[in-house]
Amino acid sequence: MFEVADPYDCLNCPLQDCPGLRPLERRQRAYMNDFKKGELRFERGDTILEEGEDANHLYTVLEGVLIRFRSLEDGRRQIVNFMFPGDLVGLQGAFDEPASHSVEALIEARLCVFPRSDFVSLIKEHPRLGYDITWLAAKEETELEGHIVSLGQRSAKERVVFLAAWLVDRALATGLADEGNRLTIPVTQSQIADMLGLSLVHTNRTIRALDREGLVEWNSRELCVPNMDKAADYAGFDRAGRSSRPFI
Amino acid sequence: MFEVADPYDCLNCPLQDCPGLRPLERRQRAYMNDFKKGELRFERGDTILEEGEDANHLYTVLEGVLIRFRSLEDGRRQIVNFMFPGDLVGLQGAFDEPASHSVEALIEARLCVFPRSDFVSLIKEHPRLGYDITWLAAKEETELEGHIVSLGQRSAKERVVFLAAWLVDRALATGLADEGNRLTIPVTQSQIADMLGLSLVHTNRTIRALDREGLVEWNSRELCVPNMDKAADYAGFDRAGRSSRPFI
DNA sequence: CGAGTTGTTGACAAGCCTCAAGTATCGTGG
DNA sequence: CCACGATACTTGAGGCTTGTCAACAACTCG
Repeated sequence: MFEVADPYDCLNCPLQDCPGLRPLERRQRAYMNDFKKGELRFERGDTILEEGEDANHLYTVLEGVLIRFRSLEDGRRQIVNFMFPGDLVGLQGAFDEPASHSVEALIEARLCVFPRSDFVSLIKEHPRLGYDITWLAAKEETELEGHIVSLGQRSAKERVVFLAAWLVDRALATGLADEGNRLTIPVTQSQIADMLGLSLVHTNRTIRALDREGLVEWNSRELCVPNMDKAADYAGFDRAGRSSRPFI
Repeated sequence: MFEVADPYDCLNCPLQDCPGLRPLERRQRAYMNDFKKGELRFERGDTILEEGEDANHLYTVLEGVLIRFRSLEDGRRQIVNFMFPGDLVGLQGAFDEPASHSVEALIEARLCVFPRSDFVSLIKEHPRLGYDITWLAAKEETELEGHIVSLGQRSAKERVVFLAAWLVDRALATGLADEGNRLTIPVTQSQIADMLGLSLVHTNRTIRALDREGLVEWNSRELCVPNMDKAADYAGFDRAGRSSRPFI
C-alpha cells in the first residue's frame, strides 16, 4: 500500500465514465474535491481495513475489486461481499464502532480517501450527496439480502452459479467484463468456498461439474458465464435493476 | 391492519424511554411531528410490506416485532432479519426500486408512517437526522453480516444458539425481555428454520437437543437463554456494542 | 530447481434433509 | 362443553448432500 502521488482531481474522476454509475454534477465534484484527502493504492492481498480497527476514513473504490470478510476465532472465515468501483468502503457498520469486518484487495486497487469526521458537514452542505450515501447503504443491504438467500436456501450448485452471475453482472456494470461475459479476476477456490459457506473440496467438485455442464467457467484467472439468462434462471438471480447507482 | 385513531405526538414518542435508544432532542421531535403522517396497527401475521411493491412510505416500529423475508418462486422462503422497536422499515433496499422483501408482523405492532418523498428535505433541514438514518442503515448491515456468518460458517446448533442470543439481546435493549433473559414471543419452528436455512425437522431436533443441554429454552410462546454469557461463547455471538442506537 | 500455494480426485463419514406417522395444542362451531 | 379440523411440534428411518482426510498434480515465484 502506498499513497498515490498524483491523485485525480474530482472534476476528472474516472468514475464519471463508468457505464453503471450516475455521473455527478460539476458542483458536487468541486465540493468533493475539498473533501477528498488523497488516494491510496493497494496490491492484490493487501489489507485495506482490519476487523476491530477504529476506521476514521471512508474510501471510494476508483479501480479494482475488494473482498470484505469476517473471521471467527477458530480460523473459519466468511466473505460477506465483493466491492467494485463506485462502492464505499467503511460505510458498512455503525460509524462509532470498530469495524466488524476486514477488507482486502483482490486485484490492484486504487481508493479515494475521505475523512469520516467531515461526514456530517457533507450531508449538511449537499443533502443530495447525503441521500446518495444512504441509497448506497440501502443498496448494499439488498445485495447482502441476496447472499443471505443463497446461503440459506440454495444448493451448492445454485450458489456457485448465483455468485458467478452476480459477479459478472457487477463487472459488466463497472466496465470490468467484456461482452463475452468474461471477467479477468483471480479468485481462489478457497475464497469462493469462504463466500458460499462450502468446503474447499466440495466447491471444487461443484465448479468442475458446472464447467462440464457449460453453465459456468471459472478458473483461478478468470470467470465466464457464457449464457447469463440461463444462469440467472438456474440460480434464481434477478438481473440487477438497470438503474445506475450513484457514487461519491 | 387499521389506522390508529389517536396517534402519539412525536413530543411524547414512546421510544424516548426505550432503554437501548438515544432520545431525540425536542427540536427534532417537533420537526418529525410535521413529517409524521399517522400510525398503523397490525395484528400477528399481517403483511406490512409486500415484495415487489413500490413502497412510498417509511415506517418506524413503535411497538412490536416484525420479520422481513424474501420468497423464491418454488416456495422456499428466507427470513432475512427481525425488526424491533426503533427500527426503520423500508430503509432496506434502494429507494427507487420495488421492495426486495416482504415484512410481516410477528406480534401486534404499531408503526409510525412517514412519506418517503419528503426524505430529501428532511436530510436538508436536519442533517443530523440524515446522519442517524445512514447510521441505522449501516447498523442493519452489520446485523445482516452477523446472520451471513451464521448461515455460512456455523453448525445447526450454533445457529440456533446465535439467533436465540441475538433475539434476547435485542429484546433486552428494547424492553421486551425481562431480567431472566426471557422473551415472550410466538416464533414458529418453521420460521426459525426459514431464518437459519435449516429444514423444519432438523430445526426441531436441534432445539430439543439444546433444551436438554440447558443452553436455550425455546417453545412456541417464549424464548429464554438462561445463561447469556455461556450462549454467546458457544455461538461466537458478540454481545452488542452497548452504544444506544438512534431512531427517527 | 525447490518450496509453497492452489487445484483435483478418491474414499469415507457426518450432518442435514425427506418422507412418514403420530401427538399436542388451539380455535371454532355445533 | 365437547368434537372437530387445522396448525404446530415430535420422533423414527433412511438417503443424499456436503464435509473431512489424504494423496497427488499443476502452477507460481524466487
